[in-house]
Amino acid sequence: MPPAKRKRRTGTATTALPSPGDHLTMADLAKVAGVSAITVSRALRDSPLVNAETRARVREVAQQYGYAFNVSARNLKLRRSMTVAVVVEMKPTVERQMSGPYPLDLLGGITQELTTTGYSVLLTSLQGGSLPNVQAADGVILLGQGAHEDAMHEVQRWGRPMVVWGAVSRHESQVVVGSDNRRGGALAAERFIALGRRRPAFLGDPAHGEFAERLEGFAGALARHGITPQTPTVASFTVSAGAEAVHALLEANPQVDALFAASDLLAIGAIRALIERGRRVPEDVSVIGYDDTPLGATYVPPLTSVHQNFIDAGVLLARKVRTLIEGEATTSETLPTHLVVRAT
Amino acid sequence: MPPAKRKRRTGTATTALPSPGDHLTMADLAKVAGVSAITVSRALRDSPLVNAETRARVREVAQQYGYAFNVSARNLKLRRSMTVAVVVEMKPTVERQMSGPYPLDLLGGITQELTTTGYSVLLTSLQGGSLPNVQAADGVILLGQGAHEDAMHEVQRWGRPMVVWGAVSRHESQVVVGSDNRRGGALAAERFIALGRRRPAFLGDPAHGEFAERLEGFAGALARHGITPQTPTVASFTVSAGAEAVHALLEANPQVDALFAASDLLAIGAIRALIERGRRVPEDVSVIGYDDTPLGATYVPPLTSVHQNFIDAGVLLARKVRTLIEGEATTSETLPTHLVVRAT
DNA sequence: TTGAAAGCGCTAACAG
DNA sequence: CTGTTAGCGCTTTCAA
Repeated sequence: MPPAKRKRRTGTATTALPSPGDHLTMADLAKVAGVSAITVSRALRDSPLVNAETRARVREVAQQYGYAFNVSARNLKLRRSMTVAVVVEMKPTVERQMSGPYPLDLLGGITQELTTTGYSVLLTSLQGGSLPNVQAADGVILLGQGAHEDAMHEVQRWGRPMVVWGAVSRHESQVVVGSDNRRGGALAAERFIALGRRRPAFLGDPAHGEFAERLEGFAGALARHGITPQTPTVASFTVSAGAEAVHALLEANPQVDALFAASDLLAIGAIRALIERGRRVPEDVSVIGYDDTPLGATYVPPLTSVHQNFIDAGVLLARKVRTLIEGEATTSETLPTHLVVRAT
Repeated sequence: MPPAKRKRRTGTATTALPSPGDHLTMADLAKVAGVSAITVSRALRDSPLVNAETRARVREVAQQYGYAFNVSARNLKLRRSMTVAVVVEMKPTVERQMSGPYPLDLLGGITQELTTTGYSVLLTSLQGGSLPNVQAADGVILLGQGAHEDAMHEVQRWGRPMVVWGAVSRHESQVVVGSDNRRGGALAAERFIALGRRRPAFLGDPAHGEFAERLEGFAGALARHGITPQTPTVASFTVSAGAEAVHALLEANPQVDALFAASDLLAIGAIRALIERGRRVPEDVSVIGYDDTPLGATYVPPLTSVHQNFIDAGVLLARKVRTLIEGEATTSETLPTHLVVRAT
């Protein structure tokens, strides 16, 4: 068979120049621009190897003909996908919901950093069927409230560069980015001390790594003043879980005068329970939340909360996978945290 | 040169079988399983063309050797990427924020539906640099508060199947999925009427298509009772914009007795302003929000709001791009909406 | 500064 | 039911 290249889906003669609207390849552009395919390739990548004039002409032609670069072909050749998979736990149920700015700002930061450096962001929940696509990724970012041990090991098994968002102290062998949960806890403790509170409680399930760190920081700072916080059992992450926990707590410990909740949701539930039991906030009980969500900020009363910058966190996560993908080493990192004092 | 295939990065002889941990291709698996590459290909796709026994053996070998399917190669061959780009407006700033469940639940629904049907979800904000990746997608879903005219036309120019989330009535020529904003507005109006309110106002910038639809439904239902709502100017989407608008409104129209806000954020700002001016909610002024966010639901007082199911919406968006990608036709669709009555 | 040749890993189209 | 052949569109040598 002759090696002649036939044009696809046009009725024009074999040797005709391609016309705009065709499905074009670099070879087609090359023909139009009077150069070779490889020169087109180089020109389109702004390679210094190609004459500035030629480069301009090639780009011009590409533009004019509406050329669309074929990512798959490049990926196949280069043996990399220029893609980072972001694994999020997106339970469709309201239980254990991840609403609020948490994942969205994180995603925003990740996307911003990755897309401006040539990578694609592949969103997945690692449920059925997504495996081949995720496996194709050059790197993986794991989001989600920590309980992702299984996913983590799964990803690790096929040896992809991986970065995790979560509790830094809980995963020695991973590269993890997280907010400075211990410091966040300590900030809450210090504020309670400054306010003269002596009977504080912590709200949150320490089985969750980040919450455990918050409790450590909280209890540690308190210990320096000879105080040990109450730690009632909290079933989940929801507003109602917070309310229930506080009802139970007040039953057993009516004299509690400060509540540090591991999330704003929990804090809001706590305030509701407090008010239902006739406690005033903040006169009788001080409350501090975590995450500094809009929900907390616009609540009545506006919630005092520990702030973390999720967008920066996303950017950092993205940078770290990139570093890993490029074969260099990185380490875990902890992001600064500060207390936003509002009315509670 | 002999056509012999040499093994990559192993020191073993050319003819040796591949060992686990190698970078494997279907040809390698084929050698191990004693079949041809195409049979491996078929077996891995569960093709009925291949003997069940052979299929099982091939899958077994693939599993055992940790074979990773090369998506790029398939995509190149098949001339499709099995990828859908989701274009979100993710401004890193707090202005015009899209927090709340809005985009996340939508993304959740989309991801769920798409990944379980073999597609990947490419997340992008259509800022600099992301174009080649988005162009490679087989289809596009456009999210974001409607103002996306430019992005829409951009996408349309390169002729990709596209589905938009937004105001159905505003884009005749597009396939758009949106909640039934008119009905939502009407529901609010009907409740105000039932409560005996006669001097309602609408809060929201009608330049935003979805808001305009909500106003249409609201004003239409009101008109049947001979009532015309106030429509004060509302600068943006934020809590403080809502508060400012209401302050100005009360200045000019102290006798307002009902407020329908185009979003929960706006509604919360409105309530704040109302209280600052000594109005009681809901005794003096009824307030209804839109979106039924957790923020509104847990607010004090808990906000009455028009609910829309974003997860379902995401699933529907995903189904529609798939339909389009597969060459069939679809139409725009409107999702049901209902009023969640709470305290306001 | 430009080009020719070769091949990345997969699958559709034909045989057998 | 299984295999052979060819080529998707790109880029990395190597040569001019």
